[in-house]
Amino acid sequence: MATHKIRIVLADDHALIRSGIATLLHGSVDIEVVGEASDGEEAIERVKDLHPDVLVIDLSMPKLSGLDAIKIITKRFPATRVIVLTMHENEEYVYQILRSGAGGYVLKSAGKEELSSAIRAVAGGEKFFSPRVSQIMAEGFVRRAEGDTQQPGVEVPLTKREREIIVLVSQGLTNQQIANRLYISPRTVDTHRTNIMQKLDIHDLANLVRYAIDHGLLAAGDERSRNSNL
Amino acid sequence: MATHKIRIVLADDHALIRSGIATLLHGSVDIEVVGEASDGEEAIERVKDLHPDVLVIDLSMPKLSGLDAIKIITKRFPATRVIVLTMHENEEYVYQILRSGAGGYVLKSAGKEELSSAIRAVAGGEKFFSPRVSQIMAEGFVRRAEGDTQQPGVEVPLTKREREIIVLVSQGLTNQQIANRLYISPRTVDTHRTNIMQKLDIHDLANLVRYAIDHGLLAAGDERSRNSNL
DNA sequence: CGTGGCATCGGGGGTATCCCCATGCTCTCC
DNA sequence: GGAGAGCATGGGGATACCCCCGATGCCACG
Repeated sequence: MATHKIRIVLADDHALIRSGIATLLHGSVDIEVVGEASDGEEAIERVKDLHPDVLVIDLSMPKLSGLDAIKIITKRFPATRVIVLTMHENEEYVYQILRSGAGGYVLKSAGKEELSSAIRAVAGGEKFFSPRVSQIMAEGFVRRAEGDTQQPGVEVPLTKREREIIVLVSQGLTNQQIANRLYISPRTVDTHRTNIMQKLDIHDLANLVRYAIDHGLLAAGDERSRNSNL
Repeated sequence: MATHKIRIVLADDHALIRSGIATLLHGSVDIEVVGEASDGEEAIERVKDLHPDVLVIDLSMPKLSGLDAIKIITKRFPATRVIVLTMHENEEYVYQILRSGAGGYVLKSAGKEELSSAIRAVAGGEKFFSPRVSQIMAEGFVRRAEGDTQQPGVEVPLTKREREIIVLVSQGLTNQQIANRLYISPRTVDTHRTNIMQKLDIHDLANLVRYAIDHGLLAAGDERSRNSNL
């Protein structure tokens, strides 16, 4: 029969989900789960040690985010293909993933055969995307082609500094506080802020915060800075 | 020896997760998954038709939310015990669930044996909570006991009007816009806003938005009012 | 070597927030 | 009937936001 099974590493921060997927894949005779990880750093460790054929990884994970982990892995371990397994089906995520070097994008709302199909395809060097993801890609592609060449649909045009600013702003810090923390002038912070809003076509703080949360720049729950600022 | 297997209905909006958990439970000889559902309404249908011993249900689901579905089921089908399976481990959720009549609360970060243990316990009429959930309950209980009797830990002390205001504020509307929508004075909106912040000990808009999202008053993604110019 | 993107500053001004104060009105509950 | 909660209505003022205009360096890219 097959020369050898496709070797998989599973990365998801929820143990129960991990076990479930692993058990599910266990039913496929040509697929073998050889390792698991509960965060991005661990995922990189497993890939480094086990050199699996495919890494199936969730995006939202503690410590190192899934996205950053993917970038590192596709760069340092190109032999290991990466499949993203996530519940997010917005254009923003799809775009980020496509750029990260992942070979597949499977939604958690997919059927159980879809994941194994994806694994086989990606292990063979092909790409695989859930139908819904393909649709999102197509829409973005079309809009990019006919509409604005400059505004490729979903692109996050924010610079590093701007992302830094938007996070701090969304945490409730004032321009002055941010300036103190970054050792720059409050006016500079204000300029960044203005540029961000202009780029994103958002014109109030509330929607800026929602954007930040929605795009994974910030979690809603973690450490709301009530009043404390050191 | 068992008279019959414990009959389960699984409700989760992600098919892959559902399959995974189902396959996982399939390994337990005394547990049998007899039905699945992908949203709250479907969950109620399955329970009505199949009368399972236990319903394992996720909170975040389309159409009818998991929480509302639980309330209906525990009321109309008291013979079916309910276990909540979710990734959320904040006090707010725990509090809501406890009030809804659920018999168990298992985190997705739990081990695979934990879920089957929970199912067996709940099927036997007992309660079951993940350790982390128990800890959250304990903390809330203690704080309630020694601290404010009036402020029961997690309770949202906001009035209906205030919740109405916080949602609109978090959507990015100005006091003036909210006033127009509710047919009241902008100054009144401002007062509500002030009262909300005072109650929650939050003193800036950013953290107010995060609070709203974190407590389910508002989803981060839905319909950001970008007053788009298309 | 010019061009563009990025980050750093600034003036000025209109608007909105955030917080202190107080008044009245309608409910419910005891 | 009085007490309290919830809701609404206001004044005034300090602060911060949001946006317009401008500018200077730095660095990469072709």
